[in-house]
Amino acid sequence: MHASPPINAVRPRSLAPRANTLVQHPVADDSLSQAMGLMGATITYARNSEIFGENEPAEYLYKVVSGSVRTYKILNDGRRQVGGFYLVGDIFGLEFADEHSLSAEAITDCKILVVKRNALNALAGRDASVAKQLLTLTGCELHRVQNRILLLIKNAQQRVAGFLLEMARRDSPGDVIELPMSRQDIADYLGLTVETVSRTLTSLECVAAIEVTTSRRIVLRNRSALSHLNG
Amino acid sequence: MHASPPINAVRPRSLAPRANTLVQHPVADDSLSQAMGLMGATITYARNSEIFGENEPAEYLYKVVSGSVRTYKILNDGRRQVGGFYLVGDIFGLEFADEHSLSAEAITDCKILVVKRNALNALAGRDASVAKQLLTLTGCELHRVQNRILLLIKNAQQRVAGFLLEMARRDSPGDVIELPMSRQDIADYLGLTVETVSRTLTSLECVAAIEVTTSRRIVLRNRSALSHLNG
DNA sequence: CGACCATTTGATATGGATCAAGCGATGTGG
DNA sequence: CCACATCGCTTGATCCATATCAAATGGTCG
Repeated sequence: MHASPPINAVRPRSLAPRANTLVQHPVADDSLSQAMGLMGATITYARNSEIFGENEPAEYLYKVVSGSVRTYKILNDGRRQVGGFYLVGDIFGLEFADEHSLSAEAITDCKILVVKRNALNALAGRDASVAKQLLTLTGCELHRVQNRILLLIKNAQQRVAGFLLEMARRDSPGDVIELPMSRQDIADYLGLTVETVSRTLTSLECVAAIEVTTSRRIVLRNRSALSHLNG
Repeated sequence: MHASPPINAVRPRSLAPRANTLVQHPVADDSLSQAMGLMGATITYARNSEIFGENEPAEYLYKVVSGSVRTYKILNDGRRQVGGFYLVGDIFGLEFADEHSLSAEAITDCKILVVKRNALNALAGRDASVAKQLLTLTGCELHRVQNRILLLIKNAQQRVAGFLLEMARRDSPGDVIELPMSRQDIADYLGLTVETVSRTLTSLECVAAIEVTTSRRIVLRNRSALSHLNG
């Protein structure tokens, strides 16, 4: 992965959203989410369709209602860096410049709640609790990114173990993880190659730390071993 | 760097700040900085002394008046990850949890403006422009961290080139960079070893991209070559 | 001047990338 | 409904960038 030649060809961009229907606001829990629900609209995106592109004006804030999303950036050498995965309930598209610094795509078919940033900022001006939540949200994002850095300086086993633990924490109450994303997505997220991710999973299975039921379903068999590997 | 055994011994912690004298506020330019200047006090830290430690309550926000600062985290395996370098004018110690997630140390003797977070938050509640600046600041920090991630997935030459360009941008008007930090600091920032950093600098010099006048002073001879290497 | 620490340089080892092939699942057209 | 094409995943063999180990050099401070 340290070499210059293009590795991951840019995938066939945006297969024209299958049916991006507009639907009216669902419900939410906290005041920010509530506000978003009231102010926004839900849009349906088909698998692999683009939600927004790098360098597009960042006019909206997004919340995953169903399905999952990846953000990414294509590097000069053609490689792709996945910025993050967003699952049900997660908010993405937070930007502080006027333009998006990453692109976002639907990993699976999904419904996304979309809110005008303007409207939200206006609300934040009036409602201190919303403003505070925005700041908190940003803080969380910062934390997430800082943790990514810690992941990226570890070895392959530690990265994969860390990834699995993170997904387990966010996604599933039990020990079964349903991965919406492909091995390539994971590889591009962790700064590894597909082959390495695959091999690492196999080796974790050999050590009885996990069980790869199907390629998209992984069962944690030994969290403490994983945590330990995670460093 | 992928191995488990401890590599960088934790350096002799906090040689008892030489003389942490308290002085009254210097001047600043924008409203946030002004506010900080009015509300805070300047503290002097000796080289290598600790400014705050991981897991300490994050009660203050800090601004570099003179000198330079590194934030870092010691990993379980004993390695050190440097989170960032802060030069004159930079603000650090932004946290969203109640505790610091990183430690901070003076790289050189330095003067730091210290402000109670409480006081600042209170002010932000009253003054919208201060609140906005705080959010902007956080946004910048987020950007910085995201760029770090992009750095970390590149090869050694690209990382070092990127680091030099960043330092040149932040630190110096011309092409001469005065590095306050050691090779070890740089290595721990870039996720490389000292040896690799040193070798890479030598190779950049061989290619006539830079000139290493003294170990702490580097002259950029060919920015475009560096930018190109940077990927 | 001498001790110590930072930096550089050299030799070797190794983890993950790369190249290549095989396998399993999924979907499509006949 | 099956044969085939395609795509995603796994496995194997080899290579290379960077880590690791070791030693020499240089710079700084008592």
